[in-house]
Amino acid sequence: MTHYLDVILPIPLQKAFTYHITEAEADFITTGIRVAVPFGKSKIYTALAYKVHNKAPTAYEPKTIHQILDEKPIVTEKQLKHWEWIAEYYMCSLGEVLRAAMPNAFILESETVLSKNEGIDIADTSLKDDEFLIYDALQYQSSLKIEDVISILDRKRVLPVINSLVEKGVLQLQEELYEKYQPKLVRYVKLREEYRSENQLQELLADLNRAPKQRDVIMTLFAIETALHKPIKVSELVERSGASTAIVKALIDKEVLDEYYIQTDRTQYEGKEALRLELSTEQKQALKAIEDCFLEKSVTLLHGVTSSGKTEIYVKLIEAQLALGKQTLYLLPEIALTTQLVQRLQAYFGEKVAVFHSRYSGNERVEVWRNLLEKADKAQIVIGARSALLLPFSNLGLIIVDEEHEQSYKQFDPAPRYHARDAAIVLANYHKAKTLLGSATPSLESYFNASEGKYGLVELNIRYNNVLLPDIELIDLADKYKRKRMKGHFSDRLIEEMQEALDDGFQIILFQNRRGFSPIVECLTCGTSPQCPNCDVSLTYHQYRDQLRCHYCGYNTVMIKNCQACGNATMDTKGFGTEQIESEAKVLFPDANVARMDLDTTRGKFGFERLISKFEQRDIDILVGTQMLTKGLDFRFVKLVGIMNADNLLNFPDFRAHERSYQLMSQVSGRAGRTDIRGKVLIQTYNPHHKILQQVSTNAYKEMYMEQLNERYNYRYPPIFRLIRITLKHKDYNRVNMASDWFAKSLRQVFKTHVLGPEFPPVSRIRNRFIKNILVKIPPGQSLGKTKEAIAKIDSSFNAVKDFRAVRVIINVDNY
DNA sequence: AGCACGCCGACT
DNA sequence: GTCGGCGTGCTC
Repeated sequence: MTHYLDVILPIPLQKAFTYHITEAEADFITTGIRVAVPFGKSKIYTALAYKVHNKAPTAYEPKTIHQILDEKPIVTEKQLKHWEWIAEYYMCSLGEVLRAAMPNAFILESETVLSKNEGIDIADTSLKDDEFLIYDALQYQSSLKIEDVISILDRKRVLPVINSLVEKGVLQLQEELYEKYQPKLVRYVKLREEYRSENQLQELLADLNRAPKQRDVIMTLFAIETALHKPIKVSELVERSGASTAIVKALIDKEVLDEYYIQTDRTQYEGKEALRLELSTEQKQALKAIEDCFLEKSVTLLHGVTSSGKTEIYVKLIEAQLALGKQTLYLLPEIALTTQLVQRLQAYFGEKVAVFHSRYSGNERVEVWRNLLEKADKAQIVIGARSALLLPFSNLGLIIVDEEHEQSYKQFDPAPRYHARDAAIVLANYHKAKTLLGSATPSLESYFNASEGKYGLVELNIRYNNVLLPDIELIDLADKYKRKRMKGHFSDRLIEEMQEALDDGFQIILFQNRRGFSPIVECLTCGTSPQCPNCDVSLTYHQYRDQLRCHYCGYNTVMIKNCQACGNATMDTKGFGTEQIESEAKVLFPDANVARMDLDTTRGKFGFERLISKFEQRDIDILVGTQMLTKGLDFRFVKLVGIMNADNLLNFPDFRAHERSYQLMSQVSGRAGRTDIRGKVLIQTYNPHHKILQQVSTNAYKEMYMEQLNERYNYRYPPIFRLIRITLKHKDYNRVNMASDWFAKSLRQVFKTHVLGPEFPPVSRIRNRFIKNILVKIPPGQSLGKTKEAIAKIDSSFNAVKDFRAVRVIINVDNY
């Protein structure tokens, strides 16, 4: 019988690819094993074995696989099932999910390598100059990569030359596979066998009398060995004996010591003793309520005000899972921003906690993956950002989605455009596990599901230790400006409160929801503001480098002095951002340490951590920042929070602007007063009577919820209606228009009035490509599956039109 | 997504 | 004339 293998390739193609395999391979290969397969003209790709079968493809002759890469599956059945769900629900290919899920280091790539054909006498053949250069290079190097050839010849088009050389028989091509995962090896040493007995050791020590440092090293080694009975790292030996590595090396060279290597994990936790914790009465009640909810519902929403001690409840729930021998996945919106929480969990659970996030290197991710696969003790608790959802869990008992309202749970740019909270619930169901959603300001969808009885709901309204919620005061900017009570962007009230907080030795957080010094630069003479040449946006002024930058494509130039339209030197900076607040604060409070936290100052792997620890250690008195400040940071000495301008949040053109504003402001406010002193929050606004601001100041979540839900109902938005957004991109303006009109028209034939657009988004051109959006609204009761089927059908007829094919179509399910 | 192939402007 | 630009089509 002939055997075939369907594989998943990490590419955005819907099709399955089938290869021919031998009987023996068919016996060996199971779903979830990696195989290397030839793909396209010459490349070798890493694919995942999907299905072994006997159905011969009809339209083509399948190729044979190149190599089997694993002994056992590296992807579990449930994991794959979950990936399939994601691909189907979010309308992308399984290959795209695979690519998002797999650590890069798992995906081997082939590289073309050229080597010399032995026994060829080039006297027979006539080589051109270029050809000779390569031939000559191969006299010194046994092999060359394409990249090397490019640099030898100093041009890009090298294939014709190489092909000609192959034809002439001078060289041959091979595809080489590279394993990208590099295990981390730690160097150990041990005493050679022959010095192991007492006598020989004495003799050795006597010999080394004239080399006292080497003698010390041996003595130390001996001491560690007898005391600890464990392998001895070179680094440890060096440290304990006070010798240098050179001395250890000398002993190895003398063949007194043997060196050897042991593979270790990069992510090691140097354990402290596990902490115990006591829950408050309220926390105990909440915990009990959650457990009760889980008896009948698989999802529970924990709505607990900021600082109510949700983390301790999570810890108790995780403990219970550990006792059952089950795994827990703890999802966070942005893991890199929450080192504090990771540390706390590690303090409770030691090395049972594995961390997984996008700032990890490929190697580190492979290690977490492998630990999970081997069901290692280390990986009982995984704490990670959304991509941790795609890991090979085998025995999940609980998924915690912390700060479930955070929009960063939704992936936007490359497919799969999945929402981690929603995908988590599905994953939990596959494992018959429970999902706990936690937030101080739940998303409307989740609260809606809880109110409808789909989820359990547990409320925790009291802060831990009965700390009072902060006192929130609204400041009318219009009035303050009119009465000249403003200094720059600071009202007199804000300055007073800041002074008081500083005098009492407390810290202050100032929130400004905009990056850069001032978003817009405008000419006072003609009103023109410099635009990005690639995108439909004004450039933003950044003071620290005196630059104009585009936030969409990264374009930047030096700040221009003269207007490009009228030539006058009357360029003025308008609006304000974190940089300007920072510099104004420095002027107002010259004795205070002012720092700024935004994308610019937290760049680099540890930029964020550095700033946080400086703030924790109270080296910073006033911290000015953007959204980042809201991410669950627990600063104990913050008494005052100032929201510089609430209006640019409220006026954001999005159906969730109000919900988001409420969440953001409540979260920022929650940073104030986490110990026994009551915190203070000042919100500066031109609309102090705005409902959302009133609700924020009175902590009226439910009122906000009811009101917003009503609006969603009236305007047909989620959670009542569902949304699918279709985005079309192309660099030709007219073509996007035609294509999107066609698409929308086709959609309207099926969905009638539930199609909005096509419309240009606020930023209608990014990286030189025009963008148009179409929105499909799905009323309650309409089948989501059928809707997607119809959209997919329209998409495929769209791609059949020659003129439209070049237009990129992006389908985003639940684009919120 | 890559990556080849194929057809047009800017230089050795 | 060639080199490299990018538009188009295919990958088992």
